[in-house]
Amino acid sequence: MRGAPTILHLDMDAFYASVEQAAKPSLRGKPVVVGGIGPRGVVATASYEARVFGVHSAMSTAQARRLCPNAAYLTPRFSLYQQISATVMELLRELSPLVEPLSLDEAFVDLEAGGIEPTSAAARAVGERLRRDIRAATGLSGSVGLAGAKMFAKIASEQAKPDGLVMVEPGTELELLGPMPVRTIPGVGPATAEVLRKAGIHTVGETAEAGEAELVRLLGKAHGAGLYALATGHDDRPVVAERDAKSISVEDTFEEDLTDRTRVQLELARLADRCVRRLRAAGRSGRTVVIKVRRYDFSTLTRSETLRGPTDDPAVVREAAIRLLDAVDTTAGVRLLGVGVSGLADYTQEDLFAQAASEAEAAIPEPTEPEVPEGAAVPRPRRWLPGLDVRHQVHGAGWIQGSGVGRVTVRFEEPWSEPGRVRTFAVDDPALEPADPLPLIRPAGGQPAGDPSPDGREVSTGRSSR
DNA sequence: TCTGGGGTCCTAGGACCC
DNA sequence: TCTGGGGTCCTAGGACCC
Repeated sequence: MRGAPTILHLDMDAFYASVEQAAKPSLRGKPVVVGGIGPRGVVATASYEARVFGVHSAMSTAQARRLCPNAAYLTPRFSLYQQISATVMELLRELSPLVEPLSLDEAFVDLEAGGIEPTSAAARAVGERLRRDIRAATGLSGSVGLAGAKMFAKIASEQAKPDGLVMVEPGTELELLGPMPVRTIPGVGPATAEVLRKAGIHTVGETAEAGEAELVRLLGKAHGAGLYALATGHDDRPVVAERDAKSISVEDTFEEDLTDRTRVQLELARLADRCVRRLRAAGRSGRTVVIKVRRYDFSTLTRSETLRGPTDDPAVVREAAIRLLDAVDTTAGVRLLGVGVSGLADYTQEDLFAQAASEAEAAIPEPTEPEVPEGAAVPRPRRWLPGLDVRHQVHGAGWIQGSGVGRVTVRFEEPWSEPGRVRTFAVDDPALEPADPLPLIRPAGGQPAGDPSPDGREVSTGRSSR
């Protein structure tokens, strides 16, 4: 615990939903829900206007629609969120070399390591300036917590929401923490809270009073001792920058359960390839292949196999995955499949034969799996997912508001325009095409909007002011 | 029309080795 | 020849976080 509040925690407010409101003027001040759109989708982020109706993260989208039918339901645009996150993280790195991102919208910063004077006044000034800089660079608001330890900085930013700054003065931590519910402490989820509740423990203060021995008895060694330390205000965890990933995985939930064994194998092979593409993009290889199967009844199992050495060979991962699937009964229906690789190394170090084979493979051909037998003849219809960017030859930049029965509805507006109007087209209208996201802040002086897209698609230029 | 996707860390049992 | 004890690796599952 530090004597000055020099650990900063930044948490962007309703991040995905706020990005969408910044990008889509017609949605500002309105309920917005970002998440899975399909029948099995869940809410990733709800705007504050939607939260009023009881909509929150991790809720099924179907339930959200019941609670708040008039919200805009949008599919996430992760590449845009990543871009904006990178801008924000860059601002944090200007404060200190010690920045620990926790997700796209959240990070710890060690201000002391950045040479900022270790006083409450200096820390507060840095936090307020950061919030202004974030708003100027992105148009978005973030909340800041400042304290002498990570846990209190995080609790403070939570209290600061939305669009605020809260500082916990060193020495006042326990009086703040004592009356709070146990769930306030990071690491205490539903299961732990239930164990504690049965033992008559509801608040952080009661947790501390229970004593370390009792908590270890209830929760096990690591969890019990860790919880006791946090509940009594002991948190010396350092801010750690640059943590290497320990595993890489991909998974898909299917709109309808898969029962056909061949289809299950095909999907698993696709997932293995996707996983390896990400592995290679990260310049890593891995030694343990894991598959995950969630069945019709939501029961979930994993099977894993450790190879003799690390690999980034798609054929090796695919074959291991299929082999692991052999031991799993899927006849009653599969809801989700996943493939992961752990035991990551920085390079491939296989036996010479496998290494040669993997080099021969060089780049993975995009679709390594055989063509889908049936349905392959029919070209897949373009999916106009709500929220995604489009461009129309006549009407310019817009986004999908909805689609169905052969029609697609587009709202034509840009982040810096007035709310725009809606037009409807046939889904196969040749004048309408997918587009890359526009930046939230209008680029200065006739710069082309947005970066060149990674897939090499032409970036929309020549956009004139309106 | 219940329950995503990407991670981390911990526990516990068995194999295996010394 | 009636049963050790510690350490490490592997596998499976579960809690938790955003």
